[in-house]
Amino acid sequence: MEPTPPMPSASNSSAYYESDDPEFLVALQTAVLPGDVPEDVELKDVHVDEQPPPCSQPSLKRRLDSDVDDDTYGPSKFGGFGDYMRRKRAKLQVQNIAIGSGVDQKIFKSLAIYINGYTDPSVQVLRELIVQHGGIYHPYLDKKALVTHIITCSLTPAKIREFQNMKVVRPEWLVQSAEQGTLLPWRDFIFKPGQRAEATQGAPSTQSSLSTAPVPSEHVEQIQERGEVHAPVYAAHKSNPNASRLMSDPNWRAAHTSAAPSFIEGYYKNSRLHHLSTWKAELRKLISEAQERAQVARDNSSHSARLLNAGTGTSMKNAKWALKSPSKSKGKGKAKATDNDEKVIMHCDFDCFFVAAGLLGRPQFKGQPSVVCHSQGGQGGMSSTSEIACASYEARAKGVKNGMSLQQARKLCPEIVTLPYEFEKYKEISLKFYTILLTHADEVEAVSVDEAMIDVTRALRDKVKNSTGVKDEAKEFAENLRKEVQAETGCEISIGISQNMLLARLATRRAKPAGAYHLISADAPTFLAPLSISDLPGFGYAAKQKIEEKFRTAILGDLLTRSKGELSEVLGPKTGETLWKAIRGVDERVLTSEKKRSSVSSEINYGIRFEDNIQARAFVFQMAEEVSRRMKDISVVGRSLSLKIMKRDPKAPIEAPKFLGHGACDVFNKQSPLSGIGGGATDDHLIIGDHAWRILKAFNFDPKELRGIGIHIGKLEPTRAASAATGPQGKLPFRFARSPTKKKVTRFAEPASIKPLVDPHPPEIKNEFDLPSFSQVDQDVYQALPSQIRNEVDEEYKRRSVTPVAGPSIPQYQSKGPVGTKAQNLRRIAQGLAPRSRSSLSPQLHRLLAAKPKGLSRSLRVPQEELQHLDIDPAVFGVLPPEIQREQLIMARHLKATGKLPAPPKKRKVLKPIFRSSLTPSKIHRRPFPKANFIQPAFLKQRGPKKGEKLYFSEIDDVQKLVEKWVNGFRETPPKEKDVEFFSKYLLQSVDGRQATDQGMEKAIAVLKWWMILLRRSWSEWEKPVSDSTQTQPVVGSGPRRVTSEMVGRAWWRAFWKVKGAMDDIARIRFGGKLSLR
DNA sequence: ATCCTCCCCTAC
DNA sequence: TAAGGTAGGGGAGGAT
Ligand SMILES: Nc1ccn([C@H]2C[C@H](O)[C@@H](COP(=O)(O)OP(=O)(O)OP(=O)(O)O)O2)c(=O)n1
Ligand SMILES: [Mg+2]
Repeated sequence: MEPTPPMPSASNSSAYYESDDPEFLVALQTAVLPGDVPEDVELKDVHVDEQPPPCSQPSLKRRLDSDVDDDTYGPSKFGGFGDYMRRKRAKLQVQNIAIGSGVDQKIFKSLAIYINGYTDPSVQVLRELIVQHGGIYHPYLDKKALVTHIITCSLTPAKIREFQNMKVVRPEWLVQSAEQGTLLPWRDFIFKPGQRAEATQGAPSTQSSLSTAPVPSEHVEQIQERGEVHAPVYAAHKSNPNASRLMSDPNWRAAHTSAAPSFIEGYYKNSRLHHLSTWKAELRKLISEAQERAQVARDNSSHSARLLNAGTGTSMKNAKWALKSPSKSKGKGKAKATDNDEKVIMHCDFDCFFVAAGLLGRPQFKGQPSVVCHSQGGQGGMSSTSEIACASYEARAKGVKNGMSLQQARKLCPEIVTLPYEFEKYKEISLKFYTILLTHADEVEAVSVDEAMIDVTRALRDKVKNSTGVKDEAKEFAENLRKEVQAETGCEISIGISQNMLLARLATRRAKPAGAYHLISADAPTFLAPLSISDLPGFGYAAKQKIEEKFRTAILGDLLTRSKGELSEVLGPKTGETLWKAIRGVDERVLTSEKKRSSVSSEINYGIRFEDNIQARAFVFQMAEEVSRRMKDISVVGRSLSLKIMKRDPKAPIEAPKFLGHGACDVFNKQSPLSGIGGGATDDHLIIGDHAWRILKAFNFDPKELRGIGIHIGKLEPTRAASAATGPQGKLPFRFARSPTKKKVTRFAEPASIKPLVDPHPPEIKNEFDLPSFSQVDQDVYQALPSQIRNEVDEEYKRRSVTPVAGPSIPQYQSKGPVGTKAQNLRRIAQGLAPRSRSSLSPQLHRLLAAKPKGLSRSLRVPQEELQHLDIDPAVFGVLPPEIQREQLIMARHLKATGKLPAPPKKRKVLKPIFRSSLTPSKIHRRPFPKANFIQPAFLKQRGPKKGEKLYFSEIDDVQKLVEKWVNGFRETPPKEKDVEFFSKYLLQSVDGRQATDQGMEKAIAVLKWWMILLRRSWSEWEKPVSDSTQTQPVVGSGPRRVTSEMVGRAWWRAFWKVKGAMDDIARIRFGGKLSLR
């Protein structure tokens, strides 16, 4: 547990720029060459007309003030080093300059300046200086040819490389020039990477080439001489107009951005990259499991693979293969072919996979240029920023590429056909593909959904034995594979064959389309020589830049003369050696089907638009649920969490050029140890959400500026074997392992975790609803609250965020109430009827979906007016399942008519009161318990029940606050026995007696769990109950009679386990299952 | 040397 | 409308 909140600092932030913005490229291209755009237009050859540059602002002071003020909010700029006095001084300096020198002098008239990184004076100050004196300030370095000078105070090696041919100057050049009213020679202010510079690797040589700065950009000067001026840089980075318009509509925002209640689910359902990543992980797991299970075929003759199950929807999670292997293969892999030590590796890859799959159902588009993207038909016209996942070969011939935006593609190929995504189909095809590979290969390594490496050394040798081995057996083998895949899937694959993975992969290029190519070792040198380093898998843009800078070439043939040491100097020892070998066609990696996962993460950098911290918090907690689900899916718990935040670059427009994209951002990462039970690893969504939110909160960003959020869990361990009898580190959520017949009663002996229960009987409860999500509906409810109450909520948040309790601050969980919880889950179910993408659905849910799909009928149609009359949010209402809609309607109408809540119906889905007013929390303490100052209604209705009425579980939030105050009120002394007893009874209401409901159990568990979290926060070391025999308290030195923290902590935990145990017993009786503590 | 933490980079 | 995710290799630089 981290005692102090993380501080944002410049050292762990970095900028995410979009220097290669394709939209910008296209804009320039069309500006110059309207109509036809040559495929190879190089940006540097393009000049753009422009309006007179914005200069000499009249209102310098005002802008200066406001800009300087802006600084105070930008950790990316000043971060932990933010230093008020320095900025103050800089500001005054500039003001003096403004007064002292003739404002009319345009001494920077010929300058176009980009400011790199953190500078002193700040970028804002310098920008004003530049503009005031007639220069042009470029917030981005899109096109270096447009910039005459770069101002900087420090450079990373990468930047040194990037700027090597540009004029890089210190800020003093501008400041002193302005002071003296004349443009001083820039060469007197050349920036030299200082002693303190981030000179890391090959710094010296790059430094010299940099400081020489020999080649000014003639481009710019020529342009200016011809009277042409710079492109309006801001225009190239202006907001997406579509998005700007739509974002101004609050309803639209609420429905289509991260503020929407089911944003995460909807997003992942449609994200191709998410699918690619998920599938890859799933395939690896499936293959690994299948090989573990592989049985040795008795006859030793045939390999075979059978797909036993294909899973549901787009998920492969429940897929399964049965493998048979000839006697001794069995995935050992060790891969050294016995005879000649030469392996045969094949790289198998579908030809334009998504398009090929899409054309299966649309053969009429075969032969035409087509792409797979979200935007369909004429949608978006020529201005769609929809990304192209896959382009057909006909489209590629026109220059369209995977990853391009649709508008860009339409410029290259106006007649392009768009095909929709069909994720489920991709999955099915892929499984067939892998089934075939598993049948024929010794070893299979999943590269992606459409791509795999196979080792066929042995399979080939066996085959050659009884074959007329004259021709290229490998090629023939591959062609057979191709035919089989084509017959089975209707799609073409191409196969590259060689002796290692590297060469096989490269061979695939030549094999495409729809072919096989065997690259034999003798041909490797010739094959490799003309390739660029970036053609090698694993080497991309950055590696190419570094190599090019050092060796003036990126061609493998030219690099043959370079020693391993030289390459390592540039790329690092391992990468250098890898490259050295790759250049020679050597790759010693061995195919592997097993590797254990070392991290799990969830991250969304699209559509992130919050209006307030309530929304941001809700989102973070939902994301935590997502991560937690993924961890549970693969049975891991983690000890480390890191939060990734993308925050809009202050220079970037509010709305990104790409529709709802993140735009140019600063990126912040902050890690914190995850402390689950007793400080151990966890997969609990509340704990994860708590950690993540605390980090984000500590950054103190304006929520409106957030553009991306990610939660990464590392330091993974296998989840403890479930089931009782294991020690105190179980998972939190309670879960019933029900065995109606066996009645296996497990004494609730082992303490630690509590696991929620699920009784299979009531169908709609057999769920994985774990605990109520404390986050999701927050914003809905919040938005619906009367403004006065809303303010109270805000105040509450504020107060809590600064109230130090057991550490930096104690987070508060918000509850959505039963409707929220249930509605959310039922909504998932309803949506689950359609093919879903999430592989994260619990098996229970899957079963449920299969069991009774018809139970969920069509949505109710209720006039908007009535909803409004009833104070129901139509947006929320609309997405609820019909059952809940009905329920809401009934209750709301009743309330409207009578001013009271209707008697809770008996139906299970209906809210039931589980707290009696006679047990009002205020009795717990001798002093009147502070009453919660706001109430979250149990349903969409905005007003809560009146005082004295039954309390519904939606007020779980109040209960939580109450528990928190209780705990906080007894930090120095142990809790009173009476209070504990009372609280125990209070909780047991929910799980015992006539009023008990499954939902009540869930809620009670939530409260119990919250209690546990609070205790853990202060006294986690005393969590584990001491066994009876060792009940002795460690004697504290000479400690007289003083009440120690340990005593208090142990008392609290004893109380906890007592209550927990009582609930356990009742739960066992009631549900006939055991309450297992994992 | 070897490990750890915090990144960057790469691939689909 | 659109859905810019995600895991792992490895380098830099500090701790051990
Ligand atoms: N930027 C990208 C790249 C790929 N993909 C998806 C769509 C592709 O169809 C699939 C496979 O990618 P490949 O790199 O294998 O490319 P293709 O299969 O489309 O073409 P080919 O393999 O024939 O070159 O991954 C994507 O969504 N976005
Ligand atoms: Mg492919």
